[in-house]
Amino acid sequence: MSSIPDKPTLDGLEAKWRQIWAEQGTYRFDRTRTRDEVYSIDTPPPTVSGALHIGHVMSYTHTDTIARYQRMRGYEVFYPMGWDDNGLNVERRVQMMTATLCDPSLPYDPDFTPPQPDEKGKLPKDPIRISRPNFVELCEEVVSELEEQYFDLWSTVGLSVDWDQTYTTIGPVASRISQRAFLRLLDRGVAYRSGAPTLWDVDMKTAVAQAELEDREVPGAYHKLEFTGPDGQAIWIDTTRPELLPACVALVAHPDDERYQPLFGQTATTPLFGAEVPICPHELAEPDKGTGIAMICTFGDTTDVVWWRELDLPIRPVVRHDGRLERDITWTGPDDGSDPTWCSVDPDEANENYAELGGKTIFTAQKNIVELLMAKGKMEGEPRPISHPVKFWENGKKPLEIVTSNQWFIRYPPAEDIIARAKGLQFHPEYMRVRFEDWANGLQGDWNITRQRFFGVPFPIWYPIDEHGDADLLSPIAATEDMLPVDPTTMVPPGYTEDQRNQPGGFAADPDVMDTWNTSSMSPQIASKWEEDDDLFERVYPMDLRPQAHEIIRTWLFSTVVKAHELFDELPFRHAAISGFVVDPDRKKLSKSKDNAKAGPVELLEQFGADGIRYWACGGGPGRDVAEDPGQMKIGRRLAIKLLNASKFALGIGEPSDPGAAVTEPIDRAMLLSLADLVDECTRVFDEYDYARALERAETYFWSFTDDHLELVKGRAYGDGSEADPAADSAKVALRLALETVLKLFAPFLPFATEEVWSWWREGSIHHSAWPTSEPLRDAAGGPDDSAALVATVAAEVLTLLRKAKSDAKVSMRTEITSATITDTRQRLAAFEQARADVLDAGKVTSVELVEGPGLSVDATLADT
RNA sequence: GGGCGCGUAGCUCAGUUGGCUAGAGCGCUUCCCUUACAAGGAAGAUGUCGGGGGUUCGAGUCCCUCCGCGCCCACCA
Repeated sequence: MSSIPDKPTLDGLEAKWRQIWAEQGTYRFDRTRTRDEVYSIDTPPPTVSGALHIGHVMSYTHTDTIARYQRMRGYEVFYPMGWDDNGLNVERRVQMMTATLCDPSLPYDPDFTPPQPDEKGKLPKDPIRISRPNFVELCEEVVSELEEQYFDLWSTVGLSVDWDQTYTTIGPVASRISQRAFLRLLDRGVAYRSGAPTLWDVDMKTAVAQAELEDREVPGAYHKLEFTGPDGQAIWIDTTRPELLPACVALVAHPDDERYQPLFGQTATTPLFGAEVPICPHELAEPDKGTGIAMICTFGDTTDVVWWRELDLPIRPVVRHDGRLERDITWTGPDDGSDPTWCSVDPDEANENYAELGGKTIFTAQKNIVELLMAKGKMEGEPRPISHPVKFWENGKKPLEIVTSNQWFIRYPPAEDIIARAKGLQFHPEYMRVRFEDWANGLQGDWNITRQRFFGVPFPIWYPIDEHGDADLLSPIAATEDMLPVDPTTMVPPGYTEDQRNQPGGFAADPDVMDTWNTSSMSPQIASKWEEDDDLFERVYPMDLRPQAHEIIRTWLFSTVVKAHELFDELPFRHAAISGFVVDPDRKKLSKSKDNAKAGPVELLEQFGADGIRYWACGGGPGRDVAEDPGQMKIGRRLAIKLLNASKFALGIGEPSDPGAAVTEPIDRAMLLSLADLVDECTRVFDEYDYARALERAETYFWSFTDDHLELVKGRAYGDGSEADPAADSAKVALRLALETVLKLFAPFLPFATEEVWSWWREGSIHHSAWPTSEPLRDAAGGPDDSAALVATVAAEVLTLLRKAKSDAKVSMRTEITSATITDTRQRLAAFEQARADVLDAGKVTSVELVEGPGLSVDATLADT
């Protein structure tokens, strides 16, 4: 307990209290507590690949208010932090920062040091190729530096995280848990390996999952190609992907389309390549699109995949994993029968044409094939430019291609099962549930969890190599659980020795790593240390709260629910609190690429203080977008300062002469009674995760508390100098009780200012004090009393009019009012009588006359100044 | 194409099951250095509650419809 400062200030409070909280372990999780006494939070592990932005600060603050509220409600809060240092974003950052490139074929170099910047601070232009273990070492270095920065920012913001519980998504614990889950699912056939059409980013050369797709509107062009029908007639096909013509395996039109009905069951011949392809009916073909008949290629888009599967078509793969067209394709005549895949009615012409395409990029191939088509008169007119949506990997630069590839998948349960499971999950706000259900209902195929990358959790898998030296990808050798965590590139499968690696009759490591979401979907289990620390797990799992952004409902939330559904047959948490985005004043989402984030969080925290920023952040209720608004931050800062000053004043008046004095004055009682109502409402809305409303209500109360109540009672509270002064004691007792209550209501939002004030007159941390209840307030006020409320209302209204008289006369508020005539109804005048002394004192009124009338009016005579 | 959310003062937003003359803060205007606070205080002005219908004694609130913005989902040759 310290004394009340003369000049309270917010400056330095963050540094002061974060240090004291750390020293005293204020937010340390007490693991002697049992599950029913614990409130556990599945914190989103931020990706450690750049800088935190103000959007992070906003959403993590929301969670922190919930954590602080639950802590004050008496729960032991399990609030860990995780770092998502796993995955592509980190790889990219490391490539950029160190000018290196991972080449898994290289051996580990123990003496490797990364390239250093020259005098101008520039790194070499051409990246240095390094081994996977070297690359992973670099990743770990970069990541730990960033984690330090993140920790610093979160501490300044005042997150009440227990930093002893911090985890990472690539550390040994997370790797073990992720691999253990994978092995269990593999054992049950839920995880499986399969060759299938795969969404593929040709830049990063990795598979991506459906959840990571996004549409982008890009320019394209329709090309009208001439196919030859069964009777030699022309069939015109509109396509935006003419370069995929060699991969054409069929034509398709709508079954009801009379123009093409006669052709169904017959074949057409492709231009340039002379491949005979069937003409098929399918409902997905749209008669009014293009010419109404489309070519199916393996694979131009996801519709092609559906057609290919449902029409049971052959596959002609032409796009390689590097985004170039396959080089080694030889078309053969119909009679040699050597390879029915590349069968042409005119193999010589087909091969001659294909020579212009093989090995070329998609872009060049398209240019070349258009030239060929035009030269042969197989294209009508020029390409017609259009703008159309194309699927991209959300982090990618080039459109996705679909290639066939062997990948690990997790079999999704039926959508209705997932949706039924999620019925037990409470969404805040509830309308966010629809995004979850839309996604479940729109799933196509299973979850591809394989990424052809380096910095991630590896698959604990090897493949046997036969006597010819070929790996058998469909007979994986799984690690046993006691071996975990496993890196198959350095560890040896059971029953083999290291010298059999990559040898005929030996084994080969699975070269890939798991999708980031496959590991972060285990975050509740990682944070609670599933089968790593059974004692902890029992105390915190399943969790109470999953806070997260709405943009990752389809990835993180969905995959976490699916994993827990499969592995534990239950929900991993009970509540999902969904936060919105920070948007700039034009309502555009803040993003690094657009560079519309005005100032970084560090600058804003410096300028407005953590409490100011937190106030702004909590203005946005669950799910709502919030505009980056320095004005609101400034208001938050003022509120925090006001709290310090009002507290200083209320406490500075001193303690009641009789500590057991009763609250007797109607104004004091009314103040406590309305505060009791406020407490009930704040508690109710907080229980519904509506922190924003709790703050808004508390703030509204606080303004009238300082503007009216404090002004009205301060004269009386100072006392008349006599030793026993029940009227002064009434004010003091009520003020102290109200102050304690208001501080607690603000504590989740303004942890620094409230803790500071608390330290002036109370022991311990306010953040471990009990959340207020309304009964003690009502008891202190002597029970409910509507007439007291009227006294307070009339007093405030009269005071406002007295002030107005001075304001209109443009004189100081200190100016004396020599006489005032107050007109009002009989009932309200009676109420006024009970606050008469307070009002006259606050308004500096010497004499007053009361006149009965229809409504309130005040006529004041001012002293000469 | 389907769905969700939003639209209230110049700005950011409250407005709970329909109920007095629609609120707060910022900004603005006028004033006040007052012994909690000038990083402050007092008072004031500012609204066809997106448009149009309807239900009702009564609609910002409920229903229909239209407009605008944002987002999610969708098999987008």
